[in-house]
Amino acid sequence: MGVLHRKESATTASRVFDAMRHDLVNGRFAAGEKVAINGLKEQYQVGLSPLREALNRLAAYGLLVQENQRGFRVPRLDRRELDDVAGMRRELEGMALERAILNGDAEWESELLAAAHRLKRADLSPTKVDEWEQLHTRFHSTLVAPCGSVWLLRFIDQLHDQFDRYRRMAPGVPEVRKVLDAQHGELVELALERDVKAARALLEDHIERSYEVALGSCK
Amino acid sequence: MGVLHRKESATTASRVFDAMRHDLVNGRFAAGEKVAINGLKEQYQVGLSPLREALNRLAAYGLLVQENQRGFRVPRLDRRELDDVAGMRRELEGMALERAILNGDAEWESELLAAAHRLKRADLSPTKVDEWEQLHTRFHSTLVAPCGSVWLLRFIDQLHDQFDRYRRMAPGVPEVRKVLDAQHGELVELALERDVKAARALLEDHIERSYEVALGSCK
DNA sequence: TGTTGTTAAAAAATCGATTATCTGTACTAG
DNA sequence: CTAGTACAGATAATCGATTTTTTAACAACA
Repeated sequence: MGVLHRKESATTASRVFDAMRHDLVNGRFAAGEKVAINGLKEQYQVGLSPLREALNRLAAYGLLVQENQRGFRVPRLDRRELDDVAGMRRELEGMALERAILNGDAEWESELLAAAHRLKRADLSPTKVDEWEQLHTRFHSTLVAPCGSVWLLRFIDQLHDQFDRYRRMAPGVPEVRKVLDAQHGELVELALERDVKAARALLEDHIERSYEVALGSCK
Repeated sequence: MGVLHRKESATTASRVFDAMRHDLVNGRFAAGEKVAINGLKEQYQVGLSPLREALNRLAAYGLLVQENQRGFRVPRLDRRELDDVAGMRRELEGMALERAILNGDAEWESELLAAAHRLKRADLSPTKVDEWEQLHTRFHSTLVAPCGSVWLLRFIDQLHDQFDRYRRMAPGVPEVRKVLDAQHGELVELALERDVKAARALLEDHIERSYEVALGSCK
């Protein structure tokens, strides 16, 4: 067991990046709001340098917009932007799913079943939303994981974060939620059957319905 | 003319970001090399804070890799990575071109012709390579500009930068270069004729041939 | 010989303070 | 009044120095 397990000691800047990414995606900041750097310093209990480094990363990632000499702001929720993000999700995740079904091995099948199961068992009570969200994200990421393209996965993650900003701000629609949850199970079935076409169609429909829910945030 | 023309005064961090992005794409840093922060301070004549902010942005953008507690390095040139980047370029630029041809208006046609012309006239002598590269980038970006998706354009830019790191390190292949140059003109023709399928096929072939040239950098 | 431990030097990350820029408000001239 | 200007307070960006962590060199030991 001589494997050198490098201590994954995060820097302050990395921790702030992760925390703020989470908070931004989950709507803890008002859309369009100007980011008060001094406020954040207290909120996250960090100094200025690592905080600014995190903000710079978030801006390059697309979760903040940076305006030279006048700081950072949270991007607005904009109908056109949501259309764009949802459309790109359809294209890219559809593409990735096709490839994943072609490449995925037995290990993938197991992980996919596991991820779907965990998601199904998780309850969606108000106090545990964050937990559910995490499992949901993990399910979708497992689904496309073996697509074989690091860049495709990277873009998909980025789009997911953008999309979730809208979805998490939108009011829930219980009856659609039920359909969406059922689709997760159906996606797994189709993936295991290696039915590329049907799986892709279903995933695109899944994204389309989520999009309609997310629309509630910027109407 | 009361239009307030906001001075686009860049911050030091932004200027360093732009300069380093250019230098990284054009191979001014050895692949795999560890970035010596103190060296860069002198090289770009800036202080530590703006420099680090620029490095953080570049890492989020994918032109540097960040390893916690041990700084930044220039990503290696890796055959698999190039395959991935080229493959994604084919997919995304193909998609974008189809949409651009459907959406592009007369103004686009003019700009496209202009961009192609400027590129054709530019000479590729060793001293003016940077200039040629800039026109080349601009041509490809004009080609897909009216695709209607901000995110798609963003991803394409990112992939272009990645791809060019490889291509600029590869030895030139004059006879392929001739074919590639000719294809630029043919792309314009097909785009103006609104021949979606043929244009897409040609663009994919164009990328494929460029890829074969770029391969010379990591064999 | 090879492994482990110690420590000095180097490099990265962070802090505290300073400088530059912007923003809003009050004031002035037309 | 209205447009423009000047100033003060607030905010952003940057600097210089400090702290923390890693790297490398070398010695002690099995």
